[in-house]
Amino acid sequence: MLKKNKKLSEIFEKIADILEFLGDNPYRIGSYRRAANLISELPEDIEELHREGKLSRLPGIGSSTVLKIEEFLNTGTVKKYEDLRRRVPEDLLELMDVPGIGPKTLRIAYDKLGVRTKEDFLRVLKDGSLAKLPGFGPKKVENILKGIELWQSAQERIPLVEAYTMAQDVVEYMRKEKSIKDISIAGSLRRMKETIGDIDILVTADRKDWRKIHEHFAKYPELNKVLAKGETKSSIVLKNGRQVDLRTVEPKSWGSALQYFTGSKEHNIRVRDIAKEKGLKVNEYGVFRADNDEWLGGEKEEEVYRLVGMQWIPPEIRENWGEIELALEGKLPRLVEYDEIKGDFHMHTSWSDGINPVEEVVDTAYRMGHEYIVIGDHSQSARVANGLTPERYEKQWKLIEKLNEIYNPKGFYILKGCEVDILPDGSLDLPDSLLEGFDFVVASIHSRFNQDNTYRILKAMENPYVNLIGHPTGKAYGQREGYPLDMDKVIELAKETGTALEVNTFRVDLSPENIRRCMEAGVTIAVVTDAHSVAHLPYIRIGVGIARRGWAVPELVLNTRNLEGVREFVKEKRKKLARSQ
DNA sequence: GCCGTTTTCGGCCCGACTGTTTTCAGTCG
Repeated sequence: MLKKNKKLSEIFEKIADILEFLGDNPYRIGSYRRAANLISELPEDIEELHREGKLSRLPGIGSSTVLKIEEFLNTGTVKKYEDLRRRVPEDLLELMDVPGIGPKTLRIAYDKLGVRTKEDFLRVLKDGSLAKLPGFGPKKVENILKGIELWQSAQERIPLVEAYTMAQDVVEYMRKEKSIKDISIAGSLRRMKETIGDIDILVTADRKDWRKIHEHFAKYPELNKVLAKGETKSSIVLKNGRQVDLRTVEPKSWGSALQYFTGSKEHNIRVRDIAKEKGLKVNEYGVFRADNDEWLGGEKEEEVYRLVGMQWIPPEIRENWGEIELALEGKLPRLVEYDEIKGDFHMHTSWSDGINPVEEVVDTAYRMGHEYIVIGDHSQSARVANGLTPERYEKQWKLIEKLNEIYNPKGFYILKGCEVDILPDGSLDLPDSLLEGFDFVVASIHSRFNQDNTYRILKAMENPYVNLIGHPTGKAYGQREGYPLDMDKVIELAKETGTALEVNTFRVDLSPENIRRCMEAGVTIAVVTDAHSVAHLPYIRIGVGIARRGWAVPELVLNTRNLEGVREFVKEKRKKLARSQ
């Protein structure tokens, strides 16, 4: 999927690295990096965009970059990159990703000490020769060594769910310091990006308390080491190797700081650009008049956006991917809200591979305030997951009916559901006669992850009883890439048949890019936890964040419907497909 | 390299921390 985008993005990134090493114009370097970033985040195939002649319309892509993209599509590489890489030690340049090592450091080691490889560099670090150079010293060398250690341990980014949990623990700990007036998660975690580099926490307090707050932060129980500790900024590394940054600002700057530290970088650059055009200056302390530095506001995030002349933009879509233009016109779509979610459509119990009995799952979901849930245990062919036979499902139905007698009077409904396997030929693991008896059916692929599975999903969607396709692309973070899939066809048929596509919280599948395509096509999505433990149920919130990142609007999120609305969704498909058969 | 209801040339977001400095360069976000 989108392999060419990835390859091309890497080439541009490497060109930027090499130019930086060579000391080229920093703005040209920035252009390459922006192009690389943009291309890697594109939801469409770069080749497709080229065919449609839409390349030059992308922000930051000019004529020179278009030529290089064309060259790449024709020849598989870019001559400028091939020429450049011959002039530099590419292996060594990989070290630019290490915190504390930049292009200048590598260049000095290259020029003065003849360093050509990573091993060379490690050697001059350890034998003291780097420390002897002007501008260097023992501390710097020590920091770089620490950076290398960190780089190696945290090569992988943190999955969203994990980062969210870690951040909440830190926030909870920080709240014990009573001088803190307000605290918030910022950075890519607040934007609900699928993976997080490090965790950013922002607090506000009176200036006199700042030192105390940073002292408190540096004593976090899970701490491994303190990287930096100041009055406004501190960084620590946790025992699990993850970095947490803390920033303090004064209450009057809370909004502008939150805006600033939430990013994304591209979004902020654009906002500042627009501010500048209007004679304003935006930084983390507030919005100012550019000519005389008069402070105009910044206590609330909304105020920052208003002063720059736009609607407040939800953090999840701050990527400079069209949101700013819409906000300037006041035409941002209303995204689904976290508290609009009325239920969860996919979870497992101890009847298959979940760890909690139905009763506990039901009770937890009820106490969370859901209006309904779908119990969706695996079907028989999922043998390792203790999948249910038709007979066992019918037994489970009886239990669910009993539980409904208890919970319905309290306004809570348990729907009989299943996660039925889509078999290799695209047929389902359970007969239609049984499927008809479920309130809600999730169908998923659990086998043959290497082949193109488009036909299997299409065939499953044509079944009138299938309401939701589980983890549609088969992606599982850190475990599997996902099978080849023709997403256009899937989206088209989902729309036609009235089948929803799943946004799976833990797998981040669908991705925000694909969610956005669903929204454009008018396809309904359903946010689910796919919980295998009651502890997973509250993470529905993360799933909503992922949906918001995909610009999901409430009308196309099944979870915003009440029970009647969900039943209507099921009924409509059954009626529609019965008619067309 | 990109971009333009001031500009096709001359700008390009901006501040904090660290270490090695005695006024600043490098790195980061």
